[in-house]
Amino acid sequence: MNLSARKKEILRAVVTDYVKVAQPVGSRTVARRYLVGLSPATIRNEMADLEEMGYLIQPHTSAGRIPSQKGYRFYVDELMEATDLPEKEKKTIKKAFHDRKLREIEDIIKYTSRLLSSLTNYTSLILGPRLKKSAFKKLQIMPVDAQRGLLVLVTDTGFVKNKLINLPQTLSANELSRIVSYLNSKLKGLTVNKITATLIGELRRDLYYHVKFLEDTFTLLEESLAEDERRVFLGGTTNILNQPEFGDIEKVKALLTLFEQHSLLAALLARPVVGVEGVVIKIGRENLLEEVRDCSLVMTTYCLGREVVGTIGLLGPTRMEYSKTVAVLQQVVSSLQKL
Amino acid sequence: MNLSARKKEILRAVVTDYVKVAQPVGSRTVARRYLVGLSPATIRNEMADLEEMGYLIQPHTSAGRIPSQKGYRFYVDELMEATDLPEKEKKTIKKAFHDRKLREIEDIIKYTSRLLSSLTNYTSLILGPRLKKSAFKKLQIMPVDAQRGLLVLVTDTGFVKNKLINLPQTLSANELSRIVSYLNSKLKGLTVNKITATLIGELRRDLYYHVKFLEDTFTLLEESLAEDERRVFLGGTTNILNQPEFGDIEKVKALLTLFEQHSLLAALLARPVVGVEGVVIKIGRENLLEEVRDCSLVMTTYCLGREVVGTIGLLGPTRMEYSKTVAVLQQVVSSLQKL
DNA sequence: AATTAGCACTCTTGAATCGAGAGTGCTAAC
DNA sequence: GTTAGCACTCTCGATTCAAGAGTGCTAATT
Repeated sequence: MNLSARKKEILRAVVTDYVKVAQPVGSRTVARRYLVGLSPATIRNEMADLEEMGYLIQPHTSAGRIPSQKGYRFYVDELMEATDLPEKEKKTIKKAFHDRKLREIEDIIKYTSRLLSSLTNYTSLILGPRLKKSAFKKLQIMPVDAQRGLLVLVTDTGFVKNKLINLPQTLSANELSRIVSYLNSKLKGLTVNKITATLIGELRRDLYYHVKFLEDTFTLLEESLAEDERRVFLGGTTNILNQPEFGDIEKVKALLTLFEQHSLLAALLARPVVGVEGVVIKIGRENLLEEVRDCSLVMTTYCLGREVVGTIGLLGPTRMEYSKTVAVLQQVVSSLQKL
Repeated sequence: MNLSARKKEILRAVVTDYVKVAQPVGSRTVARRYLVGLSPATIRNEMADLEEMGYLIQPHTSAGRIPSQKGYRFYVDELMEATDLPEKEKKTIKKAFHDRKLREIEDIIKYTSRLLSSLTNYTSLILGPRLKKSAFKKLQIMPVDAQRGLLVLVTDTGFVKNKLINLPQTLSANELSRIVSYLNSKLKGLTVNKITATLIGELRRDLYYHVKFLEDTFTLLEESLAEDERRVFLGGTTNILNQPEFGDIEKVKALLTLFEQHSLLAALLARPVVGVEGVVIKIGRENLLEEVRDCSLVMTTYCLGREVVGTIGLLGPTRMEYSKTVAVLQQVVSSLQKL
């Protein structure tokens, strides 16, 4: 895959221009705006070569060319220069996180996703913290009325989960607090994925006397472990409507419907192999999900505390401002992690 | 506004047919399918009258007619017959609420909104419980680590709110529990809107010693009173994409953007004057919100416990199956309230 | 050997035209 | 009061057409 310097320049020009105006770019345009000094005819020959090699596509015989997915890939891998965000924008981001006193993890994430989508005009996707990797911190049961209590679960990452449970009327306040402190002592410091079925079974046995009430407790524990583990947060879902490639209702519908299927989104974001700069770019079909065939995903992992806890990404059309998107993402994630 | 019986029949026919096929209905269709025995010409004359009176509209000279908003209004007020849901569907609804063990109010509402939108193919909007009207039940502060605690607030409607707050290190466990029980005793049984600024000020004075830490507590209280009070839950936001009247991206964008502005939605749902059957129907411009000019809203209030706590509605195109929508809404709300 | 000017060719796009079809309004007959 | 008949209007889709953009190829130029 060795391209002459000139071919690279031309490919870059096509990508740059197409990203900007969303219309096939012809040889004249390239000659006039990007490679002054060369005639359209020369450019034409080169572009014909690039097309043959698979980097460019002609929508029809007599239109300009647009980058193929292979073209974008090459651009992203070899041609793209890192964007240095204007100081102003950097400050905005830093300040955004500073001004707010966000404490709970969920609020932080929601806020981040809004910020990302408004900065880029793409849709932001954030895969929430892996509960499994965070450590159990504290469990408390707080009586609410005669029959019910509120079970509260806190992890060291600031993740809070609560649920109303039934309490047997026969249970005295004393017994309750004994049970709670017993559970706390058993679970303390364990990461959530260490709280296995075995351990839960063991506890169940120890406390068999109160089994009925504990069922609810254990259910919550199990839910927290499984179902809720990979929560996905979205921001700016309507931004795609501004992209000219989504003038077709059917496409819009497909994407918006996808946005409601969080399990699919979670799969999309799962386990990116983070590269040099820490950012992974998935272009079009590289995404393995039919619905985002025409989209690209720019993503990275993020940490809260020391552990990698989740993935954070921006989804836009393949015709995306890759460099700027990467820069924004890096800046936001770095600010986020300083919290 | 007195219409002859025949005019009423014709208006009903036009509405019925247009709702079904989403295309202007002509005199022939009415004569053949709805008022057999009369000739198209007769129907034509009547339809011309109805148009002059403002109940029908002709999109262009040579198309059939469609109902105007006034036409829909008349239909809804005087012509529409109550739909009796098929037993099957009724059972589905009852079972849906029965099967689940939903305890927390938020889960119940979320589930209801999904149910409504999937039953009707419209978008469901639910205005959450008014915190102000619900009674304060319990407040608890649970230490999480050296610097932080989790403040949990429960109301009698099962509404739970929590927040991480900073605790001064100087505060002993004993003092903390004294403060908590003091606050509980002061606030117990009050409805939230009785917890006025005055009362909070009073408490602030009594506990001036711990002011710093209490600031957070009071902030949460105030937030719960104000900001979060009118939370809106949405279901089936993409359903509108299936309606032929939303083939235009601009319209879709306008609506979806509206769906993200919860304060506007809350205004839309606020304080409906509930009529005889308990259901209010707002057609098109009656809604006062530019974005839903072409939509109708079928809504009612709902109770949890004894008090009216919120509004629940279905938003669809003006060309809506009003009768069926009303029936579904009533059935769902009644099942919901039995919980 | 690489570049470029020139030119014929292809394809899209938007406007204009046309005919079919649907539905109307009006008139005159029933 | 109802209806048959008919001319008229308007939309919609297909077709045509010219303009414009861009190409590929050839031959001339550097």
